[in-house]
Amino acid sequence: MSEERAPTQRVVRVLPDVSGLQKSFDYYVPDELGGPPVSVGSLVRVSLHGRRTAGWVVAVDVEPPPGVVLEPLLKCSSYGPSQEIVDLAKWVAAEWAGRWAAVLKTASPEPFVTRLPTGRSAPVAGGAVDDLASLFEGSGPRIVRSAPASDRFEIVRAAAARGPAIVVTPDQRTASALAGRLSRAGVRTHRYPESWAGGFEGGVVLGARSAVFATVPDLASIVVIDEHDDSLGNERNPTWHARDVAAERTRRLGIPGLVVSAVPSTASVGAGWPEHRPNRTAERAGWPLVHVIDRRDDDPGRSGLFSTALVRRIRGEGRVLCILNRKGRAVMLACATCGELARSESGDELMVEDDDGLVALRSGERRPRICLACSGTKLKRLRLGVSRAAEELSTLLRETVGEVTGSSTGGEGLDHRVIVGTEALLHRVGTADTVAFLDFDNELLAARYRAGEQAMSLLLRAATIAGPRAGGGRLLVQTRIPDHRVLRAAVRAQPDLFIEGELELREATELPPFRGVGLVSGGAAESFVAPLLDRLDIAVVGPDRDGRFLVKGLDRPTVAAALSDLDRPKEGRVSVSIDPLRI
DNA sequence: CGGACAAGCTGA
DNA sequence: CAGCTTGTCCGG
Repeated sequence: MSEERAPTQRVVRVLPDVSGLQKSFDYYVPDELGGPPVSVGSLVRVSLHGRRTAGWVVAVDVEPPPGVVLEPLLKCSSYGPSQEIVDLAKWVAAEWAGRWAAVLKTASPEPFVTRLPTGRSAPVAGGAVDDLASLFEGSGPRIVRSAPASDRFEIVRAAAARGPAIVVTPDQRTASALAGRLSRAGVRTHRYPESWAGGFEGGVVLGARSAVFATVPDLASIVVIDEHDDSLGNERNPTWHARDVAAERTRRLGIPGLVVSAVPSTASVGAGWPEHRPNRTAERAGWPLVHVIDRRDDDPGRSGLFSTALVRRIRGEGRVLCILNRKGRAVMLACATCGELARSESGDELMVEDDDGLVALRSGERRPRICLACSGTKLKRLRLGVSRAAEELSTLLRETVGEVTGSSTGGEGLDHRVIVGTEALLHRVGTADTVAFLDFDNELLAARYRAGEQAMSLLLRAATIAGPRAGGGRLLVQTRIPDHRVLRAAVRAQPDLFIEGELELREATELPPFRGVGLVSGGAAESFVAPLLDRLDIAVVGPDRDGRFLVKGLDRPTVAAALSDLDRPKEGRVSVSIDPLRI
C-alpha cells in the first residue's frame, strides 16, 4: 500500500479526530501533496488502521519511533489554528480533562480555508484611548469593572487602537453591535467563526466564546465582555471558560487580557487578578434603579404572581419585561400566615414536601410542616407559568400583555408594551424601560452552588437592557428574601457587597475558586472514581440522586490531573466535567 | 472510534 | 468443526 519513504521527506505528527483515541501518529509528507502548506495546525486526512480520518498536524519535522513504517499524508485539507493555538488547546484539554481534538475542532475553520487573505490593516487610533491606557499596561489578565448599563465601546476601541485584538462577548448580538460601531469608527472587524481567517488581516475579531481561540497573528490584546456570564463557558467537555482561556493566552503571549464585568466573577476575583474600578459616582450611574418588592408584605390572602406594588409600578408608560423563570423549578412553599418561604435552618435551601413533612433536597435536613418565622402550620404552594402570568397581568393592567418563552419563534409576542416571558426574553429584547423579576427566589435559592452568581448574572443582563437610572432604567424584583446579598449589592450598585460574601461562603464550603471540583457521571462513575478514595488530597462526595460523584481537590489542575490519570472502565460510560457551571 | 482477530459458544 | 458472537487490542 504505502510506497517507501525517501529519507529526505518531512515527517509530521498528526492527532486524528477520533474520539476514544487520544494519541498522535507520524506520517510522511509526499512530494506531490497539493492544497495549503503543511504546518502545525493544518487540517489533514490520514489513513489510520486502514480507514481515512481527519486530523491535525500537531508537530513537524519529528523523529518517528524506530521500526514503524510510515504512511503518507493523504491530503492537506485546510489551514488550521496556529502553533500558538495548538499549544493553548493542549493546555485547555489538560486543564479541563478533555480531548485535545475537541478543543482543536473549536479552533478550526468550518468550512475549510484553502487561501489566506493578503494585506493587513493598520490600527486606527480611538477617541478616549489615552484615558484608558492604564488598562493595557503589563501582561496577563486584569479585571475591568464597568457598570452593567455603561457603554463598553471605548474599551473595545482602545484595544483596537493598540493592534490586532480579540473581543469575546456572551452572545452574537453583543458582538454584532460592537462590530457595527467599530466599523463605523473606521476599524476593520471580523466576525468569528464565520470569518475564520479574518484575523490574518489585522483589525478586531469579535465573536462568542469560541473567538478566544481565533488565530490572529501579532495579537495585541484580548477583551472579554461580561466575563461573569455563563454563556462564556463551554457546555460540553472540556468545560473551558473563555475568561480563563483568555487569561492563559494573554499570559503566554505577554499581552493584556481585559476581563470586563459589572460584578466580576468569584473566579477572577478569587484568582487575585488586578482590578480597575470606575469611581463610585460613575459606577452608581451605570446601574438602573433597583426596587426590591418584599412579597411577605402582601395581603395574607393574596396569592397571585403580581404584588400590588409591582402592578402599580408597571402601569402606564414604558416598555416592560416581566421575567418568570420556570426552568428546573421546584414547587416552592410559603407560609400562608406570614408569607415566609419554607427554607432550611441556614436559609440556603428550599424545603420541599414529602410524606413525612419538609425536607431539603441537598442536605437532607428535615422538619415538620412548620414555618420557622411564625410557627404557622399552614403552607401554600406557589405555582406559576408564563401563560397564566400573562393572563393574570392582562386582567390587572386592562391591556393585552405579550408572551414569550424559549419555544416562541421570531418576533412572536414582542410587539406589546408589556411582555411576560422566561429568561429567553432577556436574550431576545435589546432594550426596555423596566425589567421585572416576578419570582426571583427561584434563582436565589436554586439548588446549585453558583445560584448566587447566576442570579446576579440575570440581574446584570436585565440591567443592561433597562439602561442607566438617569435614562429611566429600572429593575423590579419580587422576593421574600430582600436581604439577600445579590439584592443588597444591586440596590446599592455596590458589587463588593455580593462578591465578598460569596467568596467567604465558597471558602467555608471548600468550593471554587478555593478548590477544584470535578463532576463524574455515567453508569460506570462509581468504579471509575473508586481509586481516588485512597488519595488524601482528593475528596469524593456522592453519589447524588443522579448517580453522579463530586471530586474535590486543591485546585482545578489537581482535580483534572487526578481524573485524567484514571483508567476508563472497560464497560459502561463515564463523563468528566471539571469546574462545571451547573452543579 | 471501529476494524481485526482470537477465544468462546452452539448445533449437528 | 464451521459459523457465529463477544471481547480485547491497537492504529504511524
